[in-house]
Order: sequence, then structure tokens, then C-alpha cells
Amino acid sequence: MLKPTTNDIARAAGVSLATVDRVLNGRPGVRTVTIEKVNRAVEELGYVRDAAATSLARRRFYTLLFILPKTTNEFVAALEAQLEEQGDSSLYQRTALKKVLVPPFDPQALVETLDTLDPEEVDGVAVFGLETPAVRDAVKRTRMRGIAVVALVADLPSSERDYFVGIDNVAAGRTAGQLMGRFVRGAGSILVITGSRLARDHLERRKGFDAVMAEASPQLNVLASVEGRDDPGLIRDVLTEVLEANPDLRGIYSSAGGNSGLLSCLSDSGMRRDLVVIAHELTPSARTALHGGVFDAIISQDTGHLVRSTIRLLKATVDHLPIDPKQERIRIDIYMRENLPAP
Amino acid sequence: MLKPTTNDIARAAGVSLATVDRVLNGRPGVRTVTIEKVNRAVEELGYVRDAAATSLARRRFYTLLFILPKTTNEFVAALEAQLEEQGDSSLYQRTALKKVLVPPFDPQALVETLDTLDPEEVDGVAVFGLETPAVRDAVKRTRMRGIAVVALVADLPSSERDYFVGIDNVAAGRTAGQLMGRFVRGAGSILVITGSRLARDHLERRKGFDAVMAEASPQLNVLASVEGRDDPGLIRDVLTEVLEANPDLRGIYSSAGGNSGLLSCLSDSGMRRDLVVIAHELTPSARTALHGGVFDAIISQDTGHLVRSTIRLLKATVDHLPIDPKQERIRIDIYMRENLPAP
DNA sequence: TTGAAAGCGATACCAG
DNA sequence: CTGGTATCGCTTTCAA
Repeated sequence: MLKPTTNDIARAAGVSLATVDRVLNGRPGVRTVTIEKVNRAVEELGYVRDAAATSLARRRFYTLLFILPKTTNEFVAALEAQLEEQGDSSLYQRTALKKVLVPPFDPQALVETLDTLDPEEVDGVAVFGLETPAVRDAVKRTRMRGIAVVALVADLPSSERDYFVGIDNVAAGRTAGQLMGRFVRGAGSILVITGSRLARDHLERRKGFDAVMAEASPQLNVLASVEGRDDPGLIRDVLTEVLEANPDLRGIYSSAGGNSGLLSCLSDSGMRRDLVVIAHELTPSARTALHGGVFDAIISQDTGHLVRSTIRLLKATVDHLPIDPKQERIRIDIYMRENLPAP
Repeated sequence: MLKPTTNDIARAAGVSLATVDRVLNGRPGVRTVTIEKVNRAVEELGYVRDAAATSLARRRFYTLLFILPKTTNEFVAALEAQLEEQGDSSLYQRTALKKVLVPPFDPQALVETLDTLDPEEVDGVAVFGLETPAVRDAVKRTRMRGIAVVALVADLPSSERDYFVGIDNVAAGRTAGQLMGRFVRGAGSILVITGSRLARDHLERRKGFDAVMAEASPQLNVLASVEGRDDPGLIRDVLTEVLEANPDLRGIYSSAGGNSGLLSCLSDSGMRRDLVVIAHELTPSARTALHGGVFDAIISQDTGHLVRSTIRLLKATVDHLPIDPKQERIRIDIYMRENLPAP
């Protein structure tokens, strides 16, 4: 009544354990007839490989590296916290998570880090950075050396990375646009704050947002966007100007990082509580802002999923195993005050 | 440089493998000094138990049963599909998923099913059903017999079930209420469709919805709710009447199942596209309705998470292992047309 | 209270 | 092409 094992298959097929293993793992050197005998036994007995035994026997150990921008950004901090948190349980599953921080918005630093990676020491790497030609080439070289690479949060399609782990940022921008259009009452103008022109995620969000605003809310006028470089101080300064220059401002879409600048500016500026504010990532300060009614909605991606998915994809790449695309799809989460998960 | 093993610990502590195992698993019959010696070695070597070896050695096999209402409800169908899908990978992890369907809204049938469960054959059970005194007692008896029990989707707090797997339904109702208030323009009345007065999830959603509407949208008049018993035909009939009797209807909150009745009625009734409609669960027909602009938002819970979380909790209960409450929290998802995940 | 040794189910190496 | 067989890291009798 128990689950059949390779031994049962071997007996049923009248072959040895080693042969069963060869067939099961598609290794060469087995006659077609033998393969068929084994497969028939597998079918008949309803054999399913045992995960524990398998991973015990292949005593593989995975070392995975996360390259993140060195910023005070709360979103990156959440990602780091996840690495910390999942580090233990990962070790339990024979994989070590390492992390290295590189200067943000600095392609060269990223390239150098990638180029020093030793395939003997690192099996896979997750890259969160800008998409420039230099980065693209460095990723290609890294893969050439036999290291698996996934793009994290911001895609690097031109680099032929193995996978991208993150949300569809165009769709995220559209979502923000739809919410903005439905939340704002009456006509007026809308400000979009982006991070960097080189950050693919920021660009894509902007694109989606603009498209929906044009389609669905022609009464709202989207101003030229300001580039905040995820810098709270900078954002604060620019924003103060914009607020003065545009008395008809009805909403702000903060599509990148640096929300603390936005928040401090908003709380100064005579509490413009009528402004509809939509931002990204459910960070501690975003929670507070949602709670206090300063932010109206947050578009987010679950950092836990991001890290878990990255690990699975990197391992699958290393082992040349297939993946389940559905499981790896990161959802675009919408949060309002009412559906905030307990912290 | 590799991960230390129990053998390393044994050597370092100057004891045998068996003793290390006793200490690691808190088994009795070891002197305090010995325990301390082992623990010190564990600390020093940074020992982390190997998941694969552990589960291979304890050759435990888990049989988990899901008791679901036998309905044509798309949400339940999604749950069943998940069981099917996760069945294989579960078997791979030494756990078999079984399912049994009982008549919906029928506490007695549920009770009978629970009472026939044999602890020799079933290790844990997930119950999706109404909370009545009879059900409560049956759950208690089931646990007494040594079977782990979790309440699925609808909580059964009075039954002292081991865990509840599902969303905070009051918060889900509040979320729907907030969206309704922000999406509807102007004044008018709102209809709430519930399922059964006995279904705790439906009751809680209604409660949250009403509270937010009262707080935030006094200009909207929430009508007496209609009970649809998740029955498309019934819902359709009742709805037709309500639509005629309330020309000022501005929105509908469908807080339970039976959306197909709602949809067919809406498409008949002269396409009242101005109605704001919010429903629950991202099922195929809900996707279509969102896409076509018939539904404005969907409040949902991920059936994949529901099933995975149930499995983890049931196993943890059986093994008397601690859980990570954060990982088991099911989120309240909000979907609009823009953030629909690819099917 | 402690230790020795036999598995658990798969992998991988070495012969034949 | 196929078959033995030693492991992998931990659990679990059975003795001492």
C-alpha cells in the first residue's frame, strides 16, 4: 500500500537499480527495450520519485548571490530582510544565500561585481539593476562562465538572462492609472514621480500609467514627470515647487522609491488631504501613510515571493530542470487601508 | 567548509550519534551535562539539520483529507483543481491529498463525514462548511480521536479547530465597501447579495462592508441584503426584482458565490453598465466580467496558497511542530482589469 | 543513560 | 549496455 520505490521498479522490470536510475534520469546507455520495460513498471506501480531521498543522494550544495543596490530604500531593505529570514530555511535545504550591495544607478559597479564572480563559488546570481549595454554584456559573460542569472524586479531582457523575477511593470502602471482615474473627482492635473530614466521598471510603469490615463481619464492632465532618483531630499525639493506651480494638482503617482521625501513634503504642505496619492511597495512608511489617509493606494509586489521564486528559478537553471511558470508569476498587489495585512 | 552533520556534532561533543539525535529532538534519557555538551557543539559548528535526510529517515506518510461542498461554484472548482495540481508534488513529499464532497449548506452531512473518519487512515482534515453546534461538536470529536483539523475559507472558531486558513472576511468586506464608496459617483442605493445566514464568511463580509459604508459613504443607501445561497437561478430571479424596484441602484456587492446568476441578469437587463459591481473570487467568469467591464473589482484569495497553507498547517499539527504565522496569512487580493494575472 | 548498527530511497562510481 | 555497492545525513531499534 506504500509508495513504490526504485527497488520495486527494478524488481518489477527485472533490471537492476542502476538501470532504473538511468532510465528515470534519462541518462544514456540503455537499450530502448529496457527503457520501455522500466517505464512500463513505473506506470503500473504508479511510481513517484521521493524528494527527500533524491536530494540526499545528490549531495549538491547551491550558493546563490543577490546583487542589490546599496540604498536606504525601504523596498531594498525589505528584500534584504527576506534574504536574512529565508537564509536559515534555505540552508536547511542545502542552499546558501549571499548578498552584495553595489552603488545604485551605477552600471559600472554592477559590471565589475559580475565580472569577478567565480563559477566555483557561485552557482547563480540575481541582479537588481539598470539595463545598459555594459550590464547586458556582463550578464552574458556571467552566463557564459556557467553561472545562472535572473533579473530581479527590473528586467534585463536584452541580456538574455535566464529568467526575470518581478511584476509586469507596464500592467502595474496601468493599475495605478486606473485607480487614479477612479479615485480623483473632477478635473485637474496629475504628477508622476519616477526614479531614473535608465531603470526599466520605472520606465515601464510610466508607460502603462500614461496609456490608461489617456484612454480612461481625459479630464486629467498628466504633467511632465520629475525624476527623483529615489532620493528623498531631491524629491522633497522638486515636489514643493510643483505643488506651488500647479494649484490644480489632484493626484500624485510615485512610481519609484524615495517615498519618505514625498511624505515629508505632503505633511508640510498644509496637509493637502484632497490629493490622491498612489505609490509603490508596501514598506513600513507606506503602511503608515495608508493608515493615516495620506496615501490612497499602494501597488506592491511580495518580497517573500520575489526571493523564493528567485531561489527556485536559479536552482532549476543550475539543474537544467523545468519550471512551473504559473508558480513563478509575481502578482501585482493592490493595498488600501482596509486590506493591509497585519505587519 | 561544508555543512556540519550529526556525525560532526557527535565527534565534537564526544558522544554517539544516537545521543546527538536524542538531544536534537528533545527525547528523554540524556543527562543534563551531556545535553549541554551537544548543544555547545551545535552552536560552535553552526549545525543546521538537513531536511532531506531527516524526512527520509523518518519514513512518515501523511494522508490529508479536504471536505468541500459539492457545488458547481467556480471557487470550489478552483480549490479542487488546486488539489489535483498539487497532488503530484505532494506525493513527491510523502503526502497524499484526498477529497470528499458533501452537500452544501448541510451541516448534518458534514457531521456524518467527520464522524466516519478513521485516525488510522487520515492524519488531518480541512473543513469548508457552516458553523453550527453540530459541526462544532463533530470537529471536537474528530480532534479528540487524534486527527488534525483546520477550518478552510470559513472559520469555525467555536470548534477549537487547530487553525483557520483563509482571509479575514471582515476586512475583505471593508475593502469591498471602500472600493464601492470610491467608485460610485453620486448618491443612490447599493445591493448586497450574501449566500447563507449560517456561513460565517458571508456574515463577516457583510459586517465589514456595512461598517465602512456607514463611516465613509453616507450618501449611499445599503438595501436589505438578499440571500442567494450561491444559487445562480435564485440570484437571477431576486435580482431582476430588485433592479426594477430600485431605479436608483448604483452598485452591487456580491459577497458570496453564484456569480453566474448575477452575470446573466446583468447582461439581460439592458446593460446597466453604470452599475458598480464588486464580487468575490477570481474565477474564470469573474475574469471575463472584469475584462468586459461588467465587474469593476474582485476581492479574492489565492486558492494555491489556501491549499499549500492547509497542507503545511496540518502536517505541523500532526508533528507537533511550530508554524510561521506570517507565512500562513492569506492575503486579501484586489483585482481590476489592469492587474489580472495571465490565466 | 549511552552506543552500535541497520535502514530510508535515490545516486554514482566502478566493474564486467 | 548493465549490475553491484558504497554513500548521503538522520532516525530508530536493540543492547549494553
